[in-house]
Amino acid sequence: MRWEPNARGRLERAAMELYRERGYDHTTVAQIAERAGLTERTFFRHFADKREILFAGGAELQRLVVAAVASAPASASPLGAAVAGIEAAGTMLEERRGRRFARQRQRIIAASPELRERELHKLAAMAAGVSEALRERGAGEPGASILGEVAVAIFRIAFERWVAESSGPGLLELMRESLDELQALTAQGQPAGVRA
Amino acid sequence: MRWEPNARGRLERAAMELYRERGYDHTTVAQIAERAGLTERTFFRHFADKREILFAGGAELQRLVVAAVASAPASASPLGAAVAGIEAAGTMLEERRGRRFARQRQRIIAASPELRERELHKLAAMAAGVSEALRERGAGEPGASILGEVAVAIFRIAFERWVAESSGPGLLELMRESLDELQALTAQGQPAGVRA
DNA sequence: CGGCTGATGTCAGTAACTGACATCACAGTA
DNA sequence: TACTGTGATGTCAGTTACTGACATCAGCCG
Repeated sequence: MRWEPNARGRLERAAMELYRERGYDHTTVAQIAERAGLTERTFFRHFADKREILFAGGAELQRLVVAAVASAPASASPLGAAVAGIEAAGTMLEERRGRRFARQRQRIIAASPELRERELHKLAAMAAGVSEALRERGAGEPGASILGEVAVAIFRIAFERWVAESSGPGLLELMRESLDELQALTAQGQPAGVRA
Repeated sequence: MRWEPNARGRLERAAMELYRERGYDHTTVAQIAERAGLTERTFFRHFADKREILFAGGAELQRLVVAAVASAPASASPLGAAVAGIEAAGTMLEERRGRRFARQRQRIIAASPELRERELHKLAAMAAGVSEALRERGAGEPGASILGEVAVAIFRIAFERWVAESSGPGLLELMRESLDELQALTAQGQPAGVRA
């Protein structure tokens, strides 16, 4: 199979299958490569490490989010622009591969600390991207950093609720719900004894 | 040195030294063990992996934060309780080891993707702890999850600014600043075209 | 003195990753 | 058609993080 096309895709597919069949840590890179009809060395030419193969689409998602933040209407507030970014991500996740795929993938990730760490890293990169895009829209510090983190936190929580069940409200809906909750909970005028 | 006391402490010290001298990835576990007068195997009895030795104090910090959230006055709002948690963490970091130590440590972590991932994992655990503590105070979902994430995001950003320079405003001050910024930026009544 | 316990050492093994170099399919190009 | 360069792949040897099984040693308790 050395010269069959789409080696990278074959590796991704083989990895997903094996991770589902025997779990991430009971799968070796050699096994993935073998199922894809390739060698271990070739695996590492396509993916930096054993984790990365599950996050291949991350860069594209990030570009999408950053582009959405950058192209939000000039009249939009910083929060509005940040939300536009994660809404773009949400839309893509719902349409491109669907909830079913997201669930399987998330089950694999949740089962392995290594993979959870890598996922956090990807989300942190996304937050940094949103923050940077906000800065280019003129937002100052620490506001831009905060909104990047907050937007991604909302995305993350909505996503977790979304994949937790196979039906129910859509990702976008859950994100709006979380956003409303955030605004309610951070509104000024808390009871006495809280702030200075 | 086999029976010298405080093997764990010696390992921690040796690791910090070596990571600073030659960098994290040019340091082997065998070298750390050797400098501490122990063997590689013993290293792994004290620390789960090569990264963990830099995060040994993490569990204690987390307990402190969770305890502070839980013991916030009953009159405090959820946001107030979450903030009390990270303020406790900030106070400890400022007093216990100081900004100097935090800077050195952060420089090491920033230089290695592996270590950054591990740090994100620790912060995520802290967020989960805050969220859980808020739930036990009666907060609902998704509010508790959101506030846990948001509080830790504020902590993180303030911490980054704090270690970025060797003098300037204190951690607590930076946290309050970030919190104010968050409240200003998420306040309702954005300009038209932002929310539905 | 002797046995128990916990911390450490020793050894062998697995698997992730890397660098150096060889090989093969294919595309141009003379 | 033969030649050549290029990019993807294979092969091989090596390093290092980590693990399991078993041996050893210091100190404590009876």
